[in-house]
Amino acid sequence: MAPRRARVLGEQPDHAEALRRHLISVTQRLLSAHGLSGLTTRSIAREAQVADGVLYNHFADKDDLVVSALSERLGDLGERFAQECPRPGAQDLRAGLTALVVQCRRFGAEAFPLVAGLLGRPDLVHELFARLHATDDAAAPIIWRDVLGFLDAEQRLGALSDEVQVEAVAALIVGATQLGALRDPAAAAAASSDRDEDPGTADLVTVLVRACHP
Amino acid sequence: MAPRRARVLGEQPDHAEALRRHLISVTQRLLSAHGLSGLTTRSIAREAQVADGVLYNHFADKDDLVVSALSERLGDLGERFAQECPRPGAQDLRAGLTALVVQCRRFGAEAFPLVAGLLGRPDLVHELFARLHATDDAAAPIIWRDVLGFLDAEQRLGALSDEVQVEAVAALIVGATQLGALRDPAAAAAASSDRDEDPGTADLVTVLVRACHP
Amino acid sequence: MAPRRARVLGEQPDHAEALRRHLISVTQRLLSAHGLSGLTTRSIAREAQVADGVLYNHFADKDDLVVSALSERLGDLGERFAQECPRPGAQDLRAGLTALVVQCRRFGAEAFPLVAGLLGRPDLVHELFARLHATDDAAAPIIWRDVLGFLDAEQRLGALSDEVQVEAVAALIVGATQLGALRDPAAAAAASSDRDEDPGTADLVTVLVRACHP
Amino acid sequence: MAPRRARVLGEQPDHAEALRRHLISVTQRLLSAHGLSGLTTRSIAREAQVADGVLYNHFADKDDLVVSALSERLGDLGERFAQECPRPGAQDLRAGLTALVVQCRRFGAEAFPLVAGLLGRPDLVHELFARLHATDDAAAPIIWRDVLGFLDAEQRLGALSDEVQVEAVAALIVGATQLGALRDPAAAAAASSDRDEDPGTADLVTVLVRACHP
DNA sequence: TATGAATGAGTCTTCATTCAT
DNA sequence: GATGAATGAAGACTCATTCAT
Repeated sequence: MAPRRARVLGEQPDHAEALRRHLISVTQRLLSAHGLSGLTTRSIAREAQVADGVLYNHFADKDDLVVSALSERLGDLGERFAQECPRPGAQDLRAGLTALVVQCRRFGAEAFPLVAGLLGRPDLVHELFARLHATDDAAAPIIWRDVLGFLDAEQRLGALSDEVQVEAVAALIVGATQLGALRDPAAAAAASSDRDEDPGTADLVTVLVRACHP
Repeated sequence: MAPRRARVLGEQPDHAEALRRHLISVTQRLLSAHGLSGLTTRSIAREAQVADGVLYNHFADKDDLVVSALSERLGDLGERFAQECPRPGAQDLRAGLTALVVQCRRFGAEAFPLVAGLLGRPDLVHELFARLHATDDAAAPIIWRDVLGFLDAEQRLGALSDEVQVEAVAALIVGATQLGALRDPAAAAAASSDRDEDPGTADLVTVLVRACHP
Repeated sequence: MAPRRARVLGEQPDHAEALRRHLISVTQRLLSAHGLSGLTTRSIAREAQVADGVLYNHFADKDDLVVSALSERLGDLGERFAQECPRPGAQDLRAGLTALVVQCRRFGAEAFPLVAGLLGRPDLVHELFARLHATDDAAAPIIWRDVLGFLDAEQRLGALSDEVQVEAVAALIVGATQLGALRDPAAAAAASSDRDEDPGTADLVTVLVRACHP
Repeated sequence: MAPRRARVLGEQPDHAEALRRHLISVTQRLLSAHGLSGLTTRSIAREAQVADGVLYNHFADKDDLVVSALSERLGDLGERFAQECPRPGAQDLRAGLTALVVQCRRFGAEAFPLVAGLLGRPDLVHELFARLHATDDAAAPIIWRDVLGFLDAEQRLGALSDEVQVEAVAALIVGATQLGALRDPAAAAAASSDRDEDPGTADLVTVLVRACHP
């Protein structure tokens, strides 16, 4: 006799994995919609059209599910960031930095709503970081690595002055864009989705170019 | 003739205000230690060595206490920031920016752990901002105003190039320092408390000077 | 495949409904025993030999449970009243009125202890009435409708003088019997349960007959 | 050194008794305005402009104050009822019964809001009755005695048929009027305050006259 | 005796987790 | 494995009562 299967997901191969993904996906949706404080196991189950208890067949507990959902989503966002990151040498410095800033803002706009609620739970933050680094063997967190990589390559190509530390430039770029997302997620989302350059981005890039130009 | 007094606080003038401060102080401590989610009215009462109900003799609500604690602390930190902010024209650009970055880091190191937990509660964030702006009539948030003021003055004095937007520079400075505090409060605290310039700060300033030099 | 079941109720079909009834029954008992003010969610749970939280699996609220308990019980009592009400024309006036008074007393003896405690909570009274009228489409409250109906029919049959307003007679009958229940539930219960006519009832009927005789 | 005196009441002889009366009066007001469930010791103290604790210098506890307030008020209402009760033989039967019904309605309109909330507290009801009967040595409750007295005298005067039991007539009058007050306090108040006879009262009296006429 | 803050048991309610079916 | 009702430990908050002043 085959094990029972959740009704929402029809018959499919690897039902267990499918249900796991389904729960994660629902959790991501609810998390970005109502935040961590509004997330209950019941709301997840109801939204997933699944019994209250299923969660515990696939995750150790609610925290495990939450961290799994976040780490997967952040992983995806990080991956997309890496892909859409400008290629070193493919454009002049201003164009490259502009693309970088736009991508950073986009990432922030999508990632911050998810993570915001977590900041009140130091234990979960810790666990989340551990997971992200476990999957990825790099010591540096998401994005950071790519930004550093880009800047470093540009410096080697001579587009960036040797007098600047790429870590410092990265800190400025990431800091300004992520904090912008925190302070006003809507504006960040708008700025990163528009094709047209928004003025804030342009001003930021102007300063950065001055700083980095050889 | 006078009402009873809480045992923790011995005899002192203005007992009521003293207890209010005591509760606020305890709340600040617990908040930065265990986050907002770990903060219960009972834990506050126990830590304050006071009965469960006292809280409601001095605050409308648990939320009211939390916001009061945060707004008071942030107000103090903001005030200190304003005082210790470098004076425009009193030193060369590098020294001024260095002092600015150091103070920003210090502020971040102390403020972020407190505020972090609030990000999951938009209503409290809103209330907190309202209170901060009620005391202070400026529209701009704490720090931001001072940083902008400093940069603007330096630009008028000719120490900053007219080609850069001070808002963009401010965004870079504040972003890098605050996000640094979020990511590694310990390092930020160390960097800002050490008399000796820490390397991270120096590198950051180097980049900023290049960007701003006329 | 099927969820757990409360221990108090053994195995039975439609466990959910059974537990709901169990809670309602316990609430009715406690309500008439100790009044509304003595009714706590804990006392209900303990008396029902059930966990504190179950209540909220079957009712929105404590108030919801209370109103459900009362409306169900009153509905039942009203139905029984309607059935045992004397039929117009089936007996002479004295016999009819006697039966009416006896039934009214019986109803009062059972209903008043339950409803009494609610009088301090106008909101619950309102909700209770709404529920009773939702089930029943009549605008008039329980009993009243049946008493009026009986008197009206008797008047049409000529057993009641055309000079009396049936509403006034109904007010006298219902008032005297219900207030009697309020003042002395035990006596009312005794009077209505005895087969033998009790003197109070007989005297009441004598007066009513004099008033109504054509 | 003279004992401390509450500020609200200036210096007056028998300060203690004055304060006691003040508290009772405030309690009566709040009770009829917001019911027993909305009555807290704090609200009484605030309304009385007196410290939270004074209550316990004059009453055993909150229940004692409530029962004292109610028993005094009911005593007053009963006294007024007795005074405004029609005098036997001073008018014809219809006029006398009309006056009686009007007064009963008035009493109900004023008394019921006060007592309503108490019905959920059997213990307080019991205590209240005990106090009313302690002051008054009659076994019969307020009003009842007067109604019975009036009817009995009228019967002796030959205005009431000897065939009716005055107790039964009293039960009908009191029942109909008090239950009316319970069901619709506003209407009862209106009916009793208007000089003009309201139709409900007239119909009621018509029936009663038919019943009692010799 | 008045004051009114302190007390803390008790209230309703939520919700992560378990477990019999 | 899926179900979803049962569980019960918290949680925030209220309020009658006490008591040092």
